[in-house]
Amino acid sequence: MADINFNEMTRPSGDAPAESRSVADPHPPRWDIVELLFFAYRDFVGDADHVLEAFGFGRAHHRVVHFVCRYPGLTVADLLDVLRITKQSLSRVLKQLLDEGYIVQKAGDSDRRQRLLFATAKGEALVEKLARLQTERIDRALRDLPPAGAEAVGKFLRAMIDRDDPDKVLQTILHGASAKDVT
Amino acid sequence: MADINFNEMTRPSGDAPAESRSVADPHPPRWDIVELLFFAYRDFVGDADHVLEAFGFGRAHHRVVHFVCRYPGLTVADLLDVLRITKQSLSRVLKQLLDEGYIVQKAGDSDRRQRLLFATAKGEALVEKLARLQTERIDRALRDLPPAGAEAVGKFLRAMIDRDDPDKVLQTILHGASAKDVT
DNA sequence: CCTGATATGTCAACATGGCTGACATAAATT
DNA sequence: AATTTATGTCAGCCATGTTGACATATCAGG
Repeated sequence: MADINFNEMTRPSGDAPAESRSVADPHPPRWDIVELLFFAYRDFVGDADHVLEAFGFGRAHHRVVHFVCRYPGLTVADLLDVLRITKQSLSRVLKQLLDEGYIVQKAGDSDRRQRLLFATAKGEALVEKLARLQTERIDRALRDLPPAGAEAVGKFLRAMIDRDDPDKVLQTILHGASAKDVT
Repeated sequence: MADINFNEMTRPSGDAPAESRSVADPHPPRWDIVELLFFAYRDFVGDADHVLEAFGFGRAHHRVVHFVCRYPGLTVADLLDVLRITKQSLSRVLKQLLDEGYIVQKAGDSDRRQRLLFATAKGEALVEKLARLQTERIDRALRDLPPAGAEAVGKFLRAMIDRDDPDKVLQTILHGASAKDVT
């Protein structure tokens, strides 16, 4: 098992899978980064998955309770913008989180149609537990980088994100805008 | 719409969601990186999703044809290691890719039970098209970084990946081992 | 005050892509 | 010859995404 037979498994870094190689490709595929992103994200979310299983939750629940915990008072509409899913999909997991006491709702004071969402202590504990796991991995990865390297990672990730039509949460993250700025 | 009311949406960078704050937390949650990874990956895979839709494919198909294209001669077992899914799940999408001529099989020469997988020209074209899209985003994100910054990003991503029990593909990526090394 | 737009909830149906369990076949290994 | 291995396949379940339709409460404007 795991018996190796790397038949024709070749192809080092920068060669396209056979074809157009004319003058000067302005964007030769970054195969390395593309694949590293796949593996890194796979293992990154994998950390949380195991814990979530014990709670009978999935990734969808994690995302919801995470953002509610981090941005208290988020409305349902806000959450839909952030997660980019439909209200029906959200409703399923949100209902469970409400029923099991990880999140509570409160009517908005200026607009009482809105349901402002807040994580309970129970919800915050779960979120922190998961964030702690993921943070360990991040710290491990940043440990061997100089301060400038860690800074570059942050800049890179920020620059990977779509800028057009940023939702409230994304604006906060990208511009570090304190809540008040947009009120 | 997108009407702003940032009610109690506060919480700048480094404060835990209320609780244990005693002496010196060795791993204060890296909320920023955790969330940046979520958004960055969301938009990163989003690029490919639109194109795939036009082909009647999903992300699952992309992953399969991508790795087959990049590592020709991959066996089914290899692919299962890389993707970490079951053979039944793989079989569904792989069959479609075979039927529609994006991938071909060939019996292994040393072990004729194995089905070595290869992307056809059609498959390679699709993979390259998608990689090109993703590369544009990556290039855009790396553009504003100094060379040392780009290097740091690569190191970071590599360090984010689980090292225990790396599959064949991962070994190639991590150690840049040419195929022969493990044959 | 009525009316229309908005924020949310809900029902029903469907698609994708994971999963398990059971079983079949061919080829390698012992 | 018997067993193990690599792969395929059938059947069904689950999580999580989708669309469409419709109900309710509340806000906002004429």
